[in-house]
Amino acid sequence: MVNLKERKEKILQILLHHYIRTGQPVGSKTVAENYDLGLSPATIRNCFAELEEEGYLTHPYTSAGRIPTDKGYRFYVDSLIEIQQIVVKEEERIRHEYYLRLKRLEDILNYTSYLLARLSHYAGFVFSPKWERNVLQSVNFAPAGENKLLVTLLTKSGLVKYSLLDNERNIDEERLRRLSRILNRMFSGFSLAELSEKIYQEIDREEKKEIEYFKLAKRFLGQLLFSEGKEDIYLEGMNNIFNMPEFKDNKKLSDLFKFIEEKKFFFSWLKKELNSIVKKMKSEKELTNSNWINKRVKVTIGSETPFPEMRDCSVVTSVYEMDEQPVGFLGILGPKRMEYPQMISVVSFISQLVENVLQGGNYLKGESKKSRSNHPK
Amino acid sequence: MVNLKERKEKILQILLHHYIRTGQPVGSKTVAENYDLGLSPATIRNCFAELEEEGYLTHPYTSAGRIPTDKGYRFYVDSLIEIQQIVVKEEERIRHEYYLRLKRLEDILNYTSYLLARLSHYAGFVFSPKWERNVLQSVNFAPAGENKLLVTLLTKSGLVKYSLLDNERNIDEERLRRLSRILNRMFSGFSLAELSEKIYQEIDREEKKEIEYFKLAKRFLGQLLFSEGKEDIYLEGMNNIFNMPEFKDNKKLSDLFKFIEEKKFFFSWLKKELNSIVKKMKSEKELTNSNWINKRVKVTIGSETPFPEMRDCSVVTSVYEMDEQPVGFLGILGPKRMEYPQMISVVSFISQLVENVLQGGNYLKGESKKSRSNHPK
DNA sequence: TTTTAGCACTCTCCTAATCAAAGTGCTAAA
DNA sequence: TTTAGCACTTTGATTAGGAGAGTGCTAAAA
Repeated sequence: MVNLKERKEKILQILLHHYIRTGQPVGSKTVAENYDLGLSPATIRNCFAELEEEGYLTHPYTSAGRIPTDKGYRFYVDSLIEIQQIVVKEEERIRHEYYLRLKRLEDILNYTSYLLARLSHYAGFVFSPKWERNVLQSVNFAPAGENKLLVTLLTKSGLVKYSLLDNERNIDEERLRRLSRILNRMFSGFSLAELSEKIYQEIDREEKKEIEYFKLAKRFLGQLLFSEGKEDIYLEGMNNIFNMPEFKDNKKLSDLFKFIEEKKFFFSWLKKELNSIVKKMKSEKELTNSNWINKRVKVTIGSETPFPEMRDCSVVTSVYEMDEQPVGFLGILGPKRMEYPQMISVVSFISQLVENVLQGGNYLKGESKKSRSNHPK
Repeated sequence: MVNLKERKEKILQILLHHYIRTGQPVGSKTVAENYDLGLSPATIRNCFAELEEEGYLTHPYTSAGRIPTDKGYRFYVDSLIEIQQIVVKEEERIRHEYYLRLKRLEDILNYTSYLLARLSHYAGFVFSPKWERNVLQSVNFAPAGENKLLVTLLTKSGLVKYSLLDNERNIDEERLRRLSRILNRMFSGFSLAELSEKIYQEIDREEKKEIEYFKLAKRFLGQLLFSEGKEDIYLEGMNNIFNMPEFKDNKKLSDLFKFIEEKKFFFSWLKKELNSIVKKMKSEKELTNSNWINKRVKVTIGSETPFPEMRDCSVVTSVYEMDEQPVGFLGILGPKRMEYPQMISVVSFISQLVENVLQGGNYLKGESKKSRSNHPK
């Protein structure tokens, strides 16, 4: 990162701050009058010109005030903003809501995306925890009418996946129960990724008389594990984007909306992007444990994505973990001109909260320890 | 319904037709030139004036062409449009998709809303089947970690509801299994509404030794039935509304969006409205069995809802049935100026398709008959 | 050498003015 | 009862002008 002279930095910061608040291009006079730098507009003009030359600022037309470029935003986010741990007013009520009312993972994630939207006044999104990283709590096979059975799969984090399967003949309850028991004994505590591997290997090592069950298990679970690979995205509050003056041009708004609703494009890009961050995180983790909470929050500004539709937007994301493994992402999407300090704080807060709820012993009381000891090395 | 003179009706129809296509106010000259009525613009002007006086037309300013009022739209929809059974191009592929790939109710409904949006080019929505009308297939209790159990509830239509429940102590598997069996024996084939009633009554009549199980059942199912009362709404394709010229005014669009995303208001109104239609349907059913398919499609135009945000929109809805009981609604939401004949056709087609998939023996093969005989009179 | 004051210049935004186009309502003729 | 003719109204697009805001440059001041 280039080391700008201190005064220049100060001016850049002021400009960003002001521009984010007002949305209007900022002129030299405005800066001189409203912030007490002891400098005349002319001096500030010179400074502006330099900053523009270096690529931090631009002006929309020959003689308007300056607005930051993406590079300017980036510098601001990386080195100029003071991280302020904002106090979320309703913190207590929110925690309460989580612990009391929300049991199912779907509900938790849904509420979380809603919450992100409400606290940020922008759009909130949550990726469901990575399916394959989830640790199996139990499998259950139950008869479900003629030639049908219902397979439910419960993970430690409270995620339930189910599937209705066909079989060419009825399997009696007793055998289904036996099947459930065997699988639970063998695989409880394994991650689902391990499960889908093992289910194809382990067969050979088992006693002959169980082999029939394994064939069944292979068939049933194979279907379920295979079909359930995709992860859900919870997205809420896109309507908040409507109020933003940067989208008063209808075309832009429309493009953005269509683009976002086509979840696959943007979010899968984001996921890939974040996965690489996660790797970096891991290696850094030992070194700088102090600033961790905010280090794992990632800000992506406008053209840092390859998508033209996102050119006026920024995304603040955070990883959330389960069993000390990063398993999912959540964050907010808003205009580039957003209040980054607050947003970073909100995302960070929520992400920690989700982690607590998902694994911190608050959600499945007393479970987490036991489960971890179960977990094979 | 007032009986307008035939020529007037013809002109009204032409105007509607033209206006819906172009979105521009229609003038007398346009009508005279493009449709051959053998009438001069002046005559048509006179006719317009009469129609306006009667409330079917209006003009946005002193001297533009005419546009229909809501009353005009209503007359058009009720008596002027010819119902045309449009051929959905991909009909075969769509059926295939339903029967092959979609097993879980959630997936079906989700796909349906997507399909409605795609075929209509507007927004599509689906109400999940009324919870209490669903017929129980089976209940299953499974242990789910320390002091927890997983209750799953499967209905004949393939709807699965589940809940993770706390209990102050562990209940061993054997007892849970016994509980499941008892409940299945007693309640399989009953609707969930009946179930939630019976579960509170039946206790007394049973043998003493089962009473403990009933207490458990009451507690567990009570929680599940109570908490799961709300129905889901699947909504897709709101972005299609963006292209509509009537919403080029950003404020309107924004209002509509916020209003619709606040699902409760509009959709709960719609539900109430439709429920009353359903009652009327029932009594008419015996009489006019012929035109039935389209009779159960309902069009709601702009100000026929009490919501100002909906003033430029229309909704085409259809009831869908299970076991000959209306259980849910689906439809599309678009601008008032929509191609009603096609839309009615699309909604009608999809609603029949959904019925087939949900109950017609295609979804749970061979189940429906047996289940119905199980069903207590 | 750095900062400041002064001034000409540029560009946007707002308003008013003008003009063609579209369509009506009315009157009188067919 | 229908039609032709014509004056009238309103919109929308275009143009022009002027105020406002802010810059860049130059020369003076610190």
